[in-house]
Amino acid sequence: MAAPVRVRFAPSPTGHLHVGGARTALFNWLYARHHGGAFVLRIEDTDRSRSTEENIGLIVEALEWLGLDWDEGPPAPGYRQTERLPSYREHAERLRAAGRAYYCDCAPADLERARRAAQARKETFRYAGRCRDRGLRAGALRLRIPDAGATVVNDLIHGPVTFEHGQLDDWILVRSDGTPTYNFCVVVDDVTMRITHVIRGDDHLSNTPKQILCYEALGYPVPEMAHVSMILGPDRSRLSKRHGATSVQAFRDAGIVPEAMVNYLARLGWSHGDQEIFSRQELVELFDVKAVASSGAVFDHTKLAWLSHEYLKAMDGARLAALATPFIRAAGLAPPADPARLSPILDTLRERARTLVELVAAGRFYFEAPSAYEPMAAQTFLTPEGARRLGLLRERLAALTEFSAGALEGATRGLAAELGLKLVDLAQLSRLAVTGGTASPPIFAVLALLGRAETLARLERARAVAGGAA
RNA sequence: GGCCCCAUCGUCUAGAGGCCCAGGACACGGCCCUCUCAAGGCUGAAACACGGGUUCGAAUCCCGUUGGGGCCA
Repeated sequence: MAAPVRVRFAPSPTGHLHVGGARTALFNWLYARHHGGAFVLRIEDTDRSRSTEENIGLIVEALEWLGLDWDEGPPAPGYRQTERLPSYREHAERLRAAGRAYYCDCAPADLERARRAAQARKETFRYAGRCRDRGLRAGALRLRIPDAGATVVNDLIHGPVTFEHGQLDDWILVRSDGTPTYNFCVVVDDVTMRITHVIRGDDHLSNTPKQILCYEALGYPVPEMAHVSMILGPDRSRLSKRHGATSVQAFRDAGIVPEAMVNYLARLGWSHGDQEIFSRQELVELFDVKAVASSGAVFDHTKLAWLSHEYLKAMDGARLAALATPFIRAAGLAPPADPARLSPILDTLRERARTLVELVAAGRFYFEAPSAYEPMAAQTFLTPEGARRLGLLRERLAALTEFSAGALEGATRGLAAELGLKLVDLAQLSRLAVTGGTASPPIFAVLALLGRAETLARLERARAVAGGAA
C-alpha cells in the first residue's frame, strides 16, 4: 500500500558526532529497520570551512561504532549538499518561473532596521513584501507565503502544531550571492531523495511550516514529520560542550560499551513499559517513533555507566576480549601471549568495572607486577610480622602440587588456622603483595590466574620490602 | 521581544478519567551474603509545578499562571 519507508540522517560535519545527533540517527535507523525501509545518510556540508574529508570520516566512524549502517550515502557520490548545487538551482528556478518565489533587492541594513522596529513594537518581524510584485531579475530569492490562513504541522510526536501565516515571512531560498539557504536545501534534498519520514531534532520544528509551504509550492507531497526533543545538560539547557564530553567518540574512548550507548540513547525519551535493557533486535521490533516523549531529557552519565556495566557482565568472553584488548594496549600493557588466558582474567574483572577503561584499571596487576604498595595498607601489613607470614605463606604455596584457586584457598586457610589468624588477615596480606592494593577479585582466583612462578615472586618481593622496613 | 514546544521522585520514565494515598530503573541510605572490592538478595527515603474549571470521580481533559527549552539571530 504505502510507499516504502525512507528516512535520513543529515548531520553537518563539524568534527564529531554529538550524542543528540547520534540519538536522532538511531531513531531514524530503528524506524527504517522496523519498517524494512531505507536509511539514508546525507552530509549537510553547506558550511564548507568545517566540512573536511576528515570530519566526514569522523561521523562515519561514530555511526559504524554504534552499528548504524546506512543503505544509501557516502562514500557513494551525490549525498553531500556541495555536490547537489544544480538541483537547488533547478528547483529555485521552477519556483520563480511559477511565480511562487520572487527576487528581492532590499538592503540588509533596511531589513535589519525593520526587524528591530518590529521587536520594539513587540510584534513578529515579517518581511514587508516590498519586492513581491516588482518583477526583479536578480537579488535574493524569496518564497511567497500566503498572507492569510495557517499551516499545520501534523507531527508524529507532538500532534498538530498550528502556525499562523501572519507569523511567517517570505523567507529567503537563495541568497543574493547565489548560495541556497539551509532550509531550502533540506526541502529539495528530502524531496529528491523521496524521504517519507523526517525524524529530526525539536529545534527544527519552528522551521517546519516554512518548509511545508515550500513543498506545496513545488507541488510535492509533504513527508511525515517527527520532532524529537533535545538532550539536555544538568541545567536543562541543550547539551553542549560546556557540559563536558558530548561526542560519541568521547564515550567510546572512555570505554563505554557500544551496545550500552545504543541502549541508553534509545531509552532516553523512548520507553517500553518498565523494560530497561533491550537487545538491538528488540529495539528494532519494539521501537515506534510515536512513543517517543515530547519533553526534553537530561543526559545521565551515571545511568549510561550502569548500562555499560550490565553489558560488560553479560557479554560473551570472546567479544569482551576483543573489546578489551585495545584498551589494554592503550594503557601501555601487553595482553597475555596466549589469548586463551585473557578470557578467564576478564571474567574476574567484568563485574568490577562499568567501562573498559575501568576494567583495565581494575586488572592492571594481571599484566604487570605492582610497582608500589598502597601506603596505608603497607603500613599495617608490611611489618616484620607481615614478612614472617609472607615467608610462611610462600613456602606453603610453593609446596602445592596443583596451583588452583581451591588448593590455594585450602592451604591459606590451613596456615591461618595454625597461626591463629582469620582468613582475611592472610588474604589481605597476599592481596597487597600481589596486586599492590587492598581491593581485587577473589584473591585465590587471582593467584591461580597469575600462576605459580609469578605469585611466588611477588610474595617474595613483598616479603623483602616488609623485612627491609623492619 | 514575538512565535512554537515542554512540565510525574535528584535523573530517565510507567501512567492514554476510577486498577494510583502513583509503578519501574539509575543514583542515595540500611540490612544480609562475604577473603577485600564488587556482584547479588531484601529494604528505606524520594514526584503528579501552581491556580481555576469540566466530571460522581483528574497525574490523566480544558483555561490561565509560573518555570524551562527552541526558533527568529
